[in-house]
Amino acid sequence: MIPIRIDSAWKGTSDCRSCGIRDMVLFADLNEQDFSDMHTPIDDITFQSDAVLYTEGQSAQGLFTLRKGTVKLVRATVDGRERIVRVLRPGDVIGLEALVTGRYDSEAVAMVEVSVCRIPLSVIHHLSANSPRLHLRLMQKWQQALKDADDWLAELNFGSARQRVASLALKMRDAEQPQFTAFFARDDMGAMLDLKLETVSREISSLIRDGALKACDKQGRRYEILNEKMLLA
Amino acid sequence: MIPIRIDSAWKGTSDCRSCGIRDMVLFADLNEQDFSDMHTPIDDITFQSDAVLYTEGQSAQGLFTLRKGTVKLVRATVDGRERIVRVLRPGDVIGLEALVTGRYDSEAVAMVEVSVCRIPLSVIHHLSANSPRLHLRLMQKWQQALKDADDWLAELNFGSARQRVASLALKMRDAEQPQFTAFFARDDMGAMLDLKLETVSREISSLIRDGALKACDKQGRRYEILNEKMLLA
DNA sequence: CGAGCGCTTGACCGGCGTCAACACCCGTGG
DNA sequence: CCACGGGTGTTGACGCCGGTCAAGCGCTCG
Repeated sequence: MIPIRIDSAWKGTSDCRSCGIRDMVLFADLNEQDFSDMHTPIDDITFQSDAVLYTEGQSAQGLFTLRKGTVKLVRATVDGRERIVRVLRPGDVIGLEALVTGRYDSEAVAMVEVSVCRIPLSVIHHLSANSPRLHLRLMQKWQQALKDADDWLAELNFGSARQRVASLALKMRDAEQPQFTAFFARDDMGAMLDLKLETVSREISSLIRDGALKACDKQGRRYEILNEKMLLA
Repeated sequence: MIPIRIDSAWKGTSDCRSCGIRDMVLFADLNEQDFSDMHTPIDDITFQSDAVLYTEGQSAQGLFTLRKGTVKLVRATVDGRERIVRVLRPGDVIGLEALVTGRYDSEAVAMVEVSVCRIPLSVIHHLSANSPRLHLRLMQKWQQALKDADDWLAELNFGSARQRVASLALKMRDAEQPQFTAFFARDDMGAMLDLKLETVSREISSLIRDGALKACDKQGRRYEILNEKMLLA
């Protein structure tokens, strides 16, 4: 049985066959045979904002598929500060590395209220040996994670403060409504871009003054993109 | 047949069974059955310094195992500059992403004279479906690549110029003689650390003045680590 | 021996970090 | 309903780190 944390809640076991986002996830291509080979239940869990899914170096029993919300992967640096190495979105797998090492390489923290399903390592190990369909999906998830990591480095952590904030705005565009983009707490954004929170705030204000962005709420989380070209430059 | 580039040379086909670094590579655990299932030859190729193994977006016929030397993975940024996202060392796989997408996500460039073996995608596809031994190794290579990418971001691209140069010195320590470390051309180091080459040069000089490093050659490539604690701080 | 390339060093300036004050939102409790 | 307080975002002043431009040096190779 998994330990239910104070800040997480078990919502029952999933029926993956009828998963709403099944086409995005690891189990997309599984057939009836694969599902019937699965003897351990997949748990459906929610975490509230700022809850820790796991910590750096913790030994792992399973991995997670993110169904709703965003999760940040955090690493401690040598000098004790925090560095956000990536932000995961629905459909992404959280803690893939546990499949190989049995441990998590970073800390995973919910950035908003988050819904995940937890897949025991044993299920993946069994299926990946017996189902070429899962095997293929698994490789796709590895590839996506590696590409995300490289993109994060090449696009977000390069150039002036203004360039970095603009790149983040473009990366965090809403999938359905691409004229809108989602920001985070200013210190989180700083930890993503290697900037101080004051600098982040200043650059956002500057982009608004220049007519590239417009604030949609009072909390500084949602913005409208008015001038995409200005953000690309 | 693979196109032999001007700056590369075909050195024959490999007999993987007797590979000198076999315990490090993808084929480490293959058995006689696996090898006899392999109907396409593995080519042994050398590239001279600065040769391009493949370019960003190029369609891929195979992937490479690095046997000797170092290879940089380079991406073009939006503003046209170059960013080095990672440096690969012997035992690493070059171009893993091609397995999934059939294209390379970045450009791979030899930093010194390099020896690789080229494995056709068809061989991997066939074996990974039929050999759980390769499947496991493949996952380990994915995991290592992802960890390297995250490390690169969290350790090398964070903090002051001095911290970055010091972190690079520690990361590039010689495996056999850990008191020595290998640097690169100053503009390459700049593209790795997001610093200008003048700043890199200044910080190295400063670390030498402070007694943390000592130059071993006149070209600025090999240094001795005199004070490890100073580099960690 | 000279040309050229890469590394180093210097002077100067601008961008970002630091410290601080202030504004605003929101939850709490009177 | 309003007063209060903490948390978070914004803005300002100032100093330093690192970028820019330029000169000089020392290899290496023709």
